[in-house]
Parts: sequence; C-alpha cells; structure tokens
Amino acid sequence: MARTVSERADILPLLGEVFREHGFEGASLAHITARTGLGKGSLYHFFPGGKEEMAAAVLAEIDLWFETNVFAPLRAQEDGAAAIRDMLGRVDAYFRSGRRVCLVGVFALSEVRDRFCGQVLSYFARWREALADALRRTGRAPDTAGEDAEDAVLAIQGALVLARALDDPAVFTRTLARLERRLLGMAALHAAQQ
Amino acid sequence: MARTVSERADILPLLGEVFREHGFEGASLAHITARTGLGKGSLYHFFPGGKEEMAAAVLAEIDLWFETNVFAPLRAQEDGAAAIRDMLGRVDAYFRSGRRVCLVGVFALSEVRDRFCGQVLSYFARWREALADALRRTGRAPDTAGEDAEDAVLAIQGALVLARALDDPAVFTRTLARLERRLLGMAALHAAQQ
DNA sequence: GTCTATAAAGCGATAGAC
DNA sequence: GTCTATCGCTTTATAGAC
Repeated sequence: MARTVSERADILPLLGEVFREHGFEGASLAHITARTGLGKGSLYHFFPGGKEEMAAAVLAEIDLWFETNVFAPLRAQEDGAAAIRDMLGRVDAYFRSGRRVCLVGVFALSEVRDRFCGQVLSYFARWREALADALRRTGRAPDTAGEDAEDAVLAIQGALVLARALDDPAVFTRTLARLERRLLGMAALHAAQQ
Repeated sequence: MARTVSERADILPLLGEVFREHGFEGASLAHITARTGLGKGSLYHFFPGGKEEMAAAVLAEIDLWFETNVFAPLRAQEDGAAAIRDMLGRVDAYFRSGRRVCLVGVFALSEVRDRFCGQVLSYFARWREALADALRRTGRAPDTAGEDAEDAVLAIQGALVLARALDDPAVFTRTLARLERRLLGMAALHAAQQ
C-alpha cells in the first residue's frame, strides 16, 4: 500500500471494499488499517466520527457515482433505449460482472439500514424512478414503467446475491442480458405500435 | 421469554431471527442471550462450538424447512402450475410478505459465506433446480426452464433487498404477483400449443 | 440444564509525540 | 498527517457452583 501522504478521497474506495466484503459490523478497524495501510491516527484525522462517518462517506461517494454515471444519464439521454443500454453496461462494469457486491444492498439487509436509512432509501428510489423515466421514453405505458423499473432494479440486486451464493458470476451476466431483452426487446414493438 | 427448561430445537427459530436481523458478525452473544432468555451457560451447553455452531444449526433448520415445504413439493407435485403457486404462497408466508429477510441471502453477501459455503450454495442450487423441474411440467421448454427458474429465485432475493431498502413490503408482494404471471401466465399458452 | 463470575482477546476511540 | 501507546468497553468462551 502506498505509504505517502494521502487524501480522504483516495481512501474512500478502499473503505468501500472493506465494508462491501465484511459488512458494517464485520469491518473492524483492524481490517480497515490493513486494507488502507493507514494507522488509526490518520483514519480518525480524516473521519473524526469514526466508523459511522467512514461508512456515511463511502455511501455518499457511491451515491454520487451512481447519480453521475447512471441516474442522470437515464433521465437526460433522449433516446430511452440507448440510455438503458448504457446503464446496463455501466452496472456490469461497476459490479465487476457479478464479482462485486452492492454495498447499499448489503446495508439494506441488516439492522445498520436504520442508521443510513435516508441514503439507502434514496439510492434505490432514484434508481427506480430514473429507469422508469427512460422506459417511458421508449414508448412503454406510463403506468407499467414504474413496476418494470422496480423489477429490473431488484433483479440486479438479486443477481448479485445469487451470483455470490452459487459462486458463479455468470448468473449476473445472464441477468443483465435478460434485462436488456425484457426492457428493450419489446421497445421497438411498443414504438412501432404507436 | 419462557423461563422453563428448553430444548435445542426451541431456540433455533429465535437464533434465526437474531442472525437475520444483525448478520453473523452483528449477532453478539449479548443479543442472543437477550432474545432467547438463556444465559451463556445454556447456550454453550446446546452449542459447544459457539456462534459458528449456532449459525450452522440455524442454516440446517432453514434448509430442512425449505426442503420439506418448498423444494420437495416443487419436485413431487404432478401439476407443475399448482406446485409453483403453492411455492409462491409458502414463500410469501415464510418471508412475512417482505417484512422478513432471507438469512441465507444475508450470509451469501458477506465474507461469512465462505464459512457456510456448501450450505449456502446447496440451498439456492436446489431451489433453482426444483423450480426448473416444476416449470418443465407446465410445458415450458427444458432449455429455458433453468434460466426462468434462476430468474424467479433471484427476483425473490432482490425483492427482499428492495423491500427493506425502501421500507416498503409491497415491493415483495408485487414481485410475487409478477412472478406468478411470468411463470404461469404463459403456462396455459405453452400447454395449449402442444 | 442453568446460572454467575471470570478470563483473554478484540473492539472503537483518544492522546500525544513526531 | 502519521504513528504508537493506551484507555475503557465489549466480545467470545470457559469454569464451576447450584
């Protein structure tokens, strides 16, 4: 691990990995110092609030990344189908084709959800709404777009669970391919019908 | 909490709830003694191997319940469509319509998966295969049944994540309804085509 | 079978030197 | 900004009385 002077932003990704792999409770300071190469002194210099502040900062960084690279493009890109295809590509890259887990999902499942309730809820709610927006632009009926978007977001989370449970990242890859068909396969059809 | 002499089998469900709510690392002996009403002496009398043995016993109990009430009926019931409908009903009841989380899924996501690797993998693999079996009996093409079963199992897990993240159990209920349509809605069609 | 007392280790967090 | 030393508390686990 690099032993030079570091910045808070540099260690956030490393912190993220530790929380992803061990969960909030399992992510001990010992794990964190080992992964980051920083002593407790440095850690508490950057995060006076301790572990809770570290986790909140990681969540905020993840949130910003998804807002910038996933949610905003979903809302802004005029071609809904292209927007959805881009989302699936970025999601595949972010989750390393099923080899990396979703920290927000991990937090959601345990009782630490309550500590980060707002951040967890907002992440998934905005993902669902942004995807529903894009779906409507593909010509999907407004009243089904919401449920279809929810179905897709939840499938991504479930695929991460199953891929890890079965120790088979291909589950995730297959799921993304199926989602593309489910979300876009009928888009041309819908559009043509109008 | 009942203060009389207890049996190992009586405390397993309570242990399950603690592990579900806090995860393996977060489930401290303090939480466990509080929930079960048993002192450490009793706990170590029943589970000499400590927390790890407790978690393994809970996983085994869950496995047995699903084998008996979900997997076996899926494989045995001649009417595939009825078998799948039964599964969805029992899953809805087990997960309390989205208010209860899947312990095996929770374990799968963190690094404790490695400790219970075999049990976690077997649970999901058998669920997927049993459901694929039932799907084939509805007339679904053998080569798509496997992927459709995988999609359903993973949707259930994802719905539990999202329901908790959004603090909205209805996400789970909606997902089960959608799965019934997706798995069986076209069953009559498939059967009729033959 | 259940309890309390206790051991030994690990935890998150702080202080203060550099 | 980084480190080491240390505090006080919680952790898992054991021992032994009842």
